[in-house]
Amino acid sequence: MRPTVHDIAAEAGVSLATVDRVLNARAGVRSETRLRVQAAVERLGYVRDVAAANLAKSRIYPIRFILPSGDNPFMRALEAHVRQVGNPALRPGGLERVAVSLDCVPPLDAPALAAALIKAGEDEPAGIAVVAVEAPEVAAAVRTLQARGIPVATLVSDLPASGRNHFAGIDNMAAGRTAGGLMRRFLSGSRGAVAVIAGSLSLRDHRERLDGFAQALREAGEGLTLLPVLEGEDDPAKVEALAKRLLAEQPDLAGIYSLGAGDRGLVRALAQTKMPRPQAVVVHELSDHTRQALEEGLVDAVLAQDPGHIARSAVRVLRAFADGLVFDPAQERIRIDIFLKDNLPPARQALSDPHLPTGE
Amino acid sequence: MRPTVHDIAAEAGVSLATVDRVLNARAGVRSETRLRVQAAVERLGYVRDVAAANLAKSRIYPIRFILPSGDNPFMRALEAHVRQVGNPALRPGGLERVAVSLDCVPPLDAPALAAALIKAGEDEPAGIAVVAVEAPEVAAAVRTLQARGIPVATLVSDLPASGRNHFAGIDNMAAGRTAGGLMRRFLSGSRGAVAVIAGSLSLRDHRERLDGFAQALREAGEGLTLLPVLEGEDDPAKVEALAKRLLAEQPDLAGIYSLGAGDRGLVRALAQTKMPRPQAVVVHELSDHTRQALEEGLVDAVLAQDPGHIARSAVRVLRAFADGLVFDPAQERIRIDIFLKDNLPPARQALSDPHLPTGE
DNA sequence: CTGTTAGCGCGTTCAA
DNA sequence: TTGAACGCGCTAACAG
Repeated sequence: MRPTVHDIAAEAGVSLATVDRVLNARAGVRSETRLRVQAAVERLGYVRDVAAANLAKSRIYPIRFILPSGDNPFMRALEAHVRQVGNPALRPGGLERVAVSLDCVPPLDAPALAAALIKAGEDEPAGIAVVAVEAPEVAAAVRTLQARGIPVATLVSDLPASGRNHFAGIDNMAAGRTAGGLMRRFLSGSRGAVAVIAGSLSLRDHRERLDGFAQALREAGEGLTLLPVLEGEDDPAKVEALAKRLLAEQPDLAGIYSLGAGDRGLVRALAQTKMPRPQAVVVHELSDHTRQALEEGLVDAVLAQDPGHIARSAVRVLRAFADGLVFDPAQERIRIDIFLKDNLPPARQALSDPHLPTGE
Repeated sequence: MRPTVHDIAAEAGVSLATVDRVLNARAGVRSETRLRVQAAVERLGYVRDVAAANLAKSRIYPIRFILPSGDNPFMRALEAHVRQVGNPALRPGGLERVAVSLDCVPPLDAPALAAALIKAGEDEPAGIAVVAVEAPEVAAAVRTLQARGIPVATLVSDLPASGRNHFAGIDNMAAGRTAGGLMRRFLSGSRGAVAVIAGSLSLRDHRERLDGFAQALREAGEGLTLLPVLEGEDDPAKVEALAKRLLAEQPDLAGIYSLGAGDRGLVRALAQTKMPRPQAVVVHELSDHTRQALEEGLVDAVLAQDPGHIARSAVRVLRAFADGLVFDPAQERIRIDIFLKDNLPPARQALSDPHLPTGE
């Protein structure tokens, strides 16, 4: 049996209350007594039972998520996972005692986002998770929250200048480089033009992916020329128009890297074109559309980040910050998933059924 | 505030004990009373506080891991993560109240493994996690354990015929296909021979990877011919000897797929050869050696599974089986990670420092 | 400065 | 068939 506060108290010859004061670094303990308690903790190898502590405190962690509204499938998937984490009945273990609330604001709207952040802070939540837009007023709002002692985590798109406590998302520079490396290998030897379709360069993740991609392609040297970036505002219709023009007007088009959203439009353009299709197409995020395009060979690789992991991780990390506890960076690292036709995960799974005695 | 058993009791006009009996499906409640309680549960949206329940029960989950001994770096990494999960001080959240114990048995030794399984069952653990060897006596041992009500999860290498409750590892057929797909693209157009180095075909994961790889290569058609499989027994020295011979005697060698362990030997052979190196080399599992080889360009892609995820997942799933609870298959799905030079994760991270008030 | 006591939400005696 | 009372490990009043 693990030692408890009672064991510590007995070992140190003090009362429970004193042990508690020492464990929680509260004032009002003679330093000599403190040392005796600490020695007992060491000796017995005491580790606090966090679940019991939270139970006693009736502690709940109100965590607020702020996501972009709109029909970006990745953001909607993220929202679904946030809701699942917020639902006590569906919530996976390890995320106890959190009360999730959710606020959607128009995408790419910095003033609205800043306002939502400030408003979210007024409820004094234990933490705020936000998909950032890179703008001074947003950074200022984050700083204000932190000054008030509210930990902030950015999701998907970072805002390092704001001094946010944590970023839950992939290394987007590395993702861009990875896309570049894949494309180079997929095009090995051939020459031609490579196009990049972004959503908006005011999103830090898009800019970083672009930088990484350009860097990798530059290293390739060879015969690949990078066309000027196109911005489709993550809107399928706009992306479709851009892609159609690209396919029509760029006869030596060897590859397309779509680093934002709106891939539905890109896939439509690829499916409909009568021109020869580019040899390599790399896009971001797994959705019904990109999955199908991968299976049909319209797209060659999908780079992705797991929205479920991001939602869970943000909650775990914000909880840790709220309590000044440690977390495991390896567990919280969001991977750059590479999906090819061959390693697509199964479409969507429900919760497992409870174990039946028959083993069925 | 979430409703508690008290609220249910008041709402249904019964005592706490009766509520508890209904919630835990125990006998001794009139069916009319039972219905009243269930109605109250529905009405108030009650969800049991699992942490409090475990506290009350003083429930601990003894989980036993059985891993292969030896110097396979992946298995040693897995062992390190198992130990971390077993250490209350380092354990990440969500894995409370488990007591992990660990047993290493010689690799590829079915009788020893079966014996270890039976012995593990005698302590009546809440669950057993094992890296399986595919052999009848092992399957029989697993069935015996399950007959005694002990849930079993296989790790890394599966044993479906045993009826194990869960498999924590990648889809190895898909991994093989993925390797094949990558190799095909990396070799696009060129002709030549492709070699496969396995550890042992008595390991199901190795066989499955081989099948998937062969299948993907066959679909490729074209000019790639698959050489007869080499078995290196996951031993770096043997693998090195095999690889050296291969490089010397197969002038048209276009690619190598190493689907087992012992890659240290392969890398040495590649580094030392004077022959032209194969155009595409794909290996499994991230270790110091494979990481460095990737950075130096001796290896082109590493397929991997996250040992930390496997260790944590096995514990979560076995705990869920022990209690007859649900788990989230999406969270427990072990991904096929694809690492290229460009998306290598940082080498090894420690736990985060506790949050300091300064935000530093 | 230190100790006593009463819960947190739940499970489990034992008695009625 | 039902209920009252105690305890799990910890925290937070309130005394002393």
